[in-house]
Amino acid sequence: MTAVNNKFDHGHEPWQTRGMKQPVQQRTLKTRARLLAAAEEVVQAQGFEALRVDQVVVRAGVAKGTFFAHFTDKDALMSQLIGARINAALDGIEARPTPRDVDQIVQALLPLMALLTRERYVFDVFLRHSGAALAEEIGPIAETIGRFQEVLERWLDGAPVRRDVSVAVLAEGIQAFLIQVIAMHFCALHSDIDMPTRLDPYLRAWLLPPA
Amino acid sequence: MTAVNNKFDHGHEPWQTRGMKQPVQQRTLKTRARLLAAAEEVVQAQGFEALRVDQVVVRAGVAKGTFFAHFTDKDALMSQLIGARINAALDGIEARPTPRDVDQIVQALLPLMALLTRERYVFDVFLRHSGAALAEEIGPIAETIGRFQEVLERWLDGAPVRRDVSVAVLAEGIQAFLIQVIAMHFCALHSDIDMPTRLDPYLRAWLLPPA
DNA sequence: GCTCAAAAGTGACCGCGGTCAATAACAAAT
DNA sequence: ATTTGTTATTGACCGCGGTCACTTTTGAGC
Repeated sequence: MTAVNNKFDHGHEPWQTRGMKQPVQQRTLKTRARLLAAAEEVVQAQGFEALRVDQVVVRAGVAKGTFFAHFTDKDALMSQLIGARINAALDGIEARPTPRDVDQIVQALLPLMALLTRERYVFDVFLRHSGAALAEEIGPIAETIGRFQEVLERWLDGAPVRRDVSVAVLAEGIQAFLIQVIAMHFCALHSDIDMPTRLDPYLRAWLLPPA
Repeated sequence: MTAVNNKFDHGHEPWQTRGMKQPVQQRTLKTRARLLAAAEEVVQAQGFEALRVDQVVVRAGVAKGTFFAHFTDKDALMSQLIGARINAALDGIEARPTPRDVDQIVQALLPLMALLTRERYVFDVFLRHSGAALAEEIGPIAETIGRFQEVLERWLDGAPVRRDVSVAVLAEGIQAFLIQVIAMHFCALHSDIDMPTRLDPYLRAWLLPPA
């Protein structure tokens, strides 16, 4: 289980490099699939925070050590699961018409906010992995952030926003405000206002030139 | 150790409420001081990330249970220690002349950035507590954020920045960008550029009206 | 089929954060 | 000095993430 180390496996390599050494055994794929399915079941039943590796392992019918042969640590599993959900959310977002103004942008971001707001733990994992954890490896969550950036840039390209700043910077700013607003949502003092309402003025001030 | 539960003790109550029930014993203060001193020593020697509760406890000469009678969990201790450092940094920042433009603001923020950049772990703890952890209790770190907000607002009041947005929102935006930039610093892909250089364009775009 | 080296899987074990029933230290009242 | 109710301290214990020396399985070459 070194050739398939998840450090470089983000979940969809056909792995046709059978020339070198030994190929991947089907067993491996099965086991990993079982682990992921088991994890998904647990999350479905009890949420992300309550997930225990032991539980996943027993549901998958493997030993504990096997788990850590497939995922460097529990966070790597979480990154997979949460990354998948973020990707699903982005799919949904991209399937809808391109937002054309600030209001529509805020509306379009709702699914993402809902996802990251559901559990504090999810948001924590997201933050921890948003900066690509440690050098070299880019995890699933970090990938979704790259994708998110691209989506935002595409939106901004065809939207009536300020042009004195590059689209890339504008998009990064949106991400910064999004995170800020979500963090505030978890703050005891500010959890009364709903997030879209809070996000709106930031994006308006950030994207639109002052009158 | 319920009346002095750290949930409500941020480190500097004289606790003159001796009328109700039982007063605080001097023993308590001594023990807490010893724990904090021991923790500080450990951090000094090995950094925040490497700190182990057992080590702190043995250095302080108390039992493990005592630690958790004084701090709800390890993070609470961290919040104290890191909060103290942030406050020290803010003291230094406030002691210097008020920055008058974006460049000076970025410069003034350097100590804070240095603090939060030194250890990834510190930044993680900061993020975790910046939203006041859980309802009701406001921890030391959350307090420093409030203070930081005030400092920023004071700066912006007398600075040549856009006025179409409230000073409060502008200040919160600065915080959002600061966090964004620090997060990027820990990202494998973007760690080559230094932070002031990166922060500058954001703040410029955020604070100054487009030409 | 048989061989054999590499890959996959196992589970006892460890480190560390956190708990709690029991105990000791304290201070006020008698 | 003794009792009494409260507060502070203790340390054995637990849960859970993670490790690793060892066993089992696999499949390419014979």
